[in-house]
Amino acid sequence: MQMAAKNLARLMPIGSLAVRTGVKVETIRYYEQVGLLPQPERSEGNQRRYGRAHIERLAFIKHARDLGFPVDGIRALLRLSDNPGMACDEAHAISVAHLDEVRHKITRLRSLETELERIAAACSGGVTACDCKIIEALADHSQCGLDRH
Amino acid sequence: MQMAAKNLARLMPIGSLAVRTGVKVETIRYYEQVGLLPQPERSEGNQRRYGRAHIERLAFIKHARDLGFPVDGIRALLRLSDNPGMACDEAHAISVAHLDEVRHKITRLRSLETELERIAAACSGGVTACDCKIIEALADHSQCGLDRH
DNA sequence: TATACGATCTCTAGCCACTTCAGGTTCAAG
DNA sequence: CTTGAACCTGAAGTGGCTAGAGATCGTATA
Repeated sequence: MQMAAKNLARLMPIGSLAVRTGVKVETIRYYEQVGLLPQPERSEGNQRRYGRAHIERLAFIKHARDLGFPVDGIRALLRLSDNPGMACDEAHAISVAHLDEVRHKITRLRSLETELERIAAACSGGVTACDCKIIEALADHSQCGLDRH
Repeated sequence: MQMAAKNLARLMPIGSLAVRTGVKVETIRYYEQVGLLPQPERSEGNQRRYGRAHIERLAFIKHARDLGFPVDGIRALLRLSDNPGMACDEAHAISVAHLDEVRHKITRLRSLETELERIAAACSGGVTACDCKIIEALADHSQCGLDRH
């Protein structure tokens, strides 16, 4: 009884966890719901109480999300970190796959940038001379260098 | 009667429009539903029949979507192209805003790339030596150069 | 002309990763 | 003891589609 109360005493409610990790309260509850975070202890009034392990796990999740890992990927990484040994190859594969994806996105966004520059330049502000090239340029796919037609 | 039938005759069903523009049938219907495409004529059996104007409008939409314009932005551009004159400034503003966003994304993805490279390199495949740095790296936010903590 | 079969129809639900809302309960400070 | 912020659950909404069920349409062939 005393022990339980003591333990509970050094646990924090969800709002403090949110402030500490920079993850919104609703998002934390969502992560619990989809199984990224284990169900925490509860106060007598049924409120969530979190400890050190939760902070660390949530920090891990946040970092990975900031890096753009999809939730499934994070789930996999968490599974690996839970039972260590044999984990490395798989973790490496996940990271490399994700890196590939990021590079793909960069490549694609670069060509978008080029074409948007072209389109925006087509009418760079002159009120009189413009009639309006931007809309023409968007209507005409033939001039652009985009791959996915 | 005759005229109506004749007009209908040179219109195409949704599947042909899909093939011509590279936009899926379901997506075309969706665009109609959200007001990007006007409601087309219908056959006697209630099937959609599209003409030239629809092809052009859909091509415009597809091109803009390929460029990553959000649907709301496209709606605005379409409104502009519908009533010409005075449109240019606004169209230019929309394009430039989108270009800014694309550049932001590129910048952000570049730093992700750098950090993912670091993380992936932390354990580049050696089975013996690894124990596993990837998960450590992900757990530790302090080493990374990402801005949004 | 009958039939078969692909194309189309509407409506609904699902996807991701949350966010927002409504309507209620708990906790801690004064 | 009262107040008011923090917390609770469950459901619905977001964007931009995608997928499925189950019915109807249109047309090429027998």
